[in-house]
Amino acid sequence: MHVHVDAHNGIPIYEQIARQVKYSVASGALQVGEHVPSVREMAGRLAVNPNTVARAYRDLQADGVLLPIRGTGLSITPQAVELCLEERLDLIRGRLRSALAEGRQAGMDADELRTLVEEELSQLAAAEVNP
Amino acid sequence: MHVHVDAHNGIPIYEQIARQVKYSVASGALQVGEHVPSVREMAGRLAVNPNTVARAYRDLQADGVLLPIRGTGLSITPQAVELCLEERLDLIRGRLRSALAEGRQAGMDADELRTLVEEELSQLAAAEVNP
Amino acid sequence: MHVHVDAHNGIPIYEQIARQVKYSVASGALQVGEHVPSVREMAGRLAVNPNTVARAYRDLQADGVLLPIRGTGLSITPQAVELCLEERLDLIRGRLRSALAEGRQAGMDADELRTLVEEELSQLAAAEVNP
Amino acid sequence: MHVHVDAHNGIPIYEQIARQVKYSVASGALQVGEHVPSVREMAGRLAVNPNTVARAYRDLQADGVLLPIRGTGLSITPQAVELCLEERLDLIRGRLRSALAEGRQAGMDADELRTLVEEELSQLAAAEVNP
DNA sequence: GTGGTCTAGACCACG
DNA sequence: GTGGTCTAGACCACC
Repeated sequence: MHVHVDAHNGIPIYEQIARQVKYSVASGALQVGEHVPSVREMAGRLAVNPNTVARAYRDLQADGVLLPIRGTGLSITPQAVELCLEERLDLIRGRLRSALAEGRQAGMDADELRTLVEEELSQLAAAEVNP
Repeated sequence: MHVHVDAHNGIPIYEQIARQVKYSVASGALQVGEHVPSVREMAGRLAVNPNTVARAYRDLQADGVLLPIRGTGLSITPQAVELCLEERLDLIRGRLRSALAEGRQAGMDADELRTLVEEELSQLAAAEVNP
Repeated sequence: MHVHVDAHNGIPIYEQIARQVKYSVASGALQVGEHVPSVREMAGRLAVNPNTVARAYRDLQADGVLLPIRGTGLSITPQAVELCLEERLDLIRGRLRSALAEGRQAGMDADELRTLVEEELSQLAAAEVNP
Repeated sequence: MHVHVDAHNGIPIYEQIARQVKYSVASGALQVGEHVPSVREMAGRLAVNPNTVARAYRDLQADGVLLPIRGTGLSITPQAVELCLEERLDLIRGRLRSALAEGRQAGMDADELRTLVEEELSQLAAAEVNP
C-alpha cells in the first residue's frame, strides 16, 4: 500500500494517514484480514513519530476499520470495505451538495449549475489524458 | 444585514463572520460606501468576543473589502462587490471540482457523476419549496 | 465535580477520567451546557499529565458527551445525560448477565442464583448503613 | 477436553486457556492425576504461539492446579478441583456484587435490582432452550 | 486563557 | 516483534 503525508497542508497527519488507509481499503489495495503496516514501520516510512501513526490506527479501530490482534498487529475488519466505500460516497455527496446549495443561494438556477458541472468535468477529463 | 454564527460547527467564528459580510456584499445587502456595524455592536449582536469580530474585520481589510475611515468606522470599498462575487464563484467551483475529482478517483464515470448531481439538485429544489 | 484516579489499578487513567465524567453527568453533578474543568486544571488536580486528560476528553467527544467550544472549553452536550444513563444501565445489565450465565454454566439453578443475589444484597445493605 | 480461544475479545489468550483448564477441572472433564495436553499439542490445536500456552500452564502451576512430572508432563493436582470450584464461585459472587453495587450507586433500590435479575434469568432460560 | 497536534522517549503486556 | 499507556515539553489556532 502506498501512503504519503504532507506535514504542511493543515490537515492533521494522523487524519491523512487514516484517510489513506480507508482509501486503500475502499480501492481494494488492502484486503480484509490483511495486516496494516506496523506502527513502527509506517512511522519509519513516513518519517513521522510512531505516536502519530498510533493515533491514526486508534481512530481507525474506533471506526471499526481495524481490529487489534494481540501482540500480532492490526487487521482489516470484514465490515471495513463497506464502511470505507460508504464514507467515500458520503464525502462526495456532501461536497456536491454544499457546492450546489451555495450556487443556488448565490442566485444561480439549475441549468447554470449544470453548466458549471460540465465545465469541471471537461477539465477533469482533459487533465486525466494529459496530466 | 443578517448575521449568524455557530460555535459548534468547527469553522472559526471570525471566518464565519467574514464570509457572511462578503455574502452580504455579493448579494447587495451591503452597498458600496455603507458602514459595517461597529466591532462592539456586532460582538453584542452575536454574543461573541469583540476580539473575534475585530479579527474578521481585519481580514476583510486585508482582502480589500473594508476600508477604515478615521473616527467613523469601516466602509465597503468600491471594488468589494467584484471581489466578493468572484470569491463566491471560486468557492463553488472549487467544491464542485474536488467532489467530482474524488468521484473520478473512486472509479465513477461522468454519467454516474451527472446522476449524483441531478439527485442533489432535486433534493435542493424540494428543500426550497418546503424548507 | 469530584474526580479521583488510581494509577495502579490497571485501568488506564484516561478511562478512569472519562468514566467518572460520565458518572457525574448521569448523576446530575454535571449539568447540560456546563463546562467540564479545563484540561490543564484537571491535570493539575489529579497530578496527571495534561495529555492524559486530553485523551479522556477526546474520547468523550467521540462518544458525543462533550462538545468543544472553540477557545472556550468543553461543554456537556444535550444528549449526554441520556447517553450516560443508558451506558450505565447497560454496564449493570452486562455484569449481571455474565454472572448469572456463569452460574448456570456451573450447574446452579435459578433459585440458587437468587439466593446468591439476596446474600449480596444484604451485604450491600449492611455495608451502606455501616460503611 | 474442549478448548477454544478468541484472539479478538480483549482477554489475553493465555488467560482464556488457563480459565478453560480450570473450568474443565471444575466440571470434571479433567480428573485429578490426569495429564493436560502438552504445550506443543495444545498450541497446535489452538493455532496459537507455544509461548502462550506455556504461560497459561505456568500460571496454573503457580495457582496449584497443575504439577510438573519430570519427563512426563503436567498433571492435575489433588487440590485442583476444590481450588477451581472455589474460584468459579468467587468469580460469580464478584460479578454479582459489582453489578448490584453499581445499581445501588445509580440509585436503584433492592426491588428494582431483583427485577433486573429476573429479566436476565428469563432471558437466560429462553436462550438455553433455544440457543 | 482554551483545546489540538506533534515529537521524543520510557515502560508495559502480549505472543 | 507487536500495540498501548503515560510523561514531558514545544508549537499552533482560536477566543
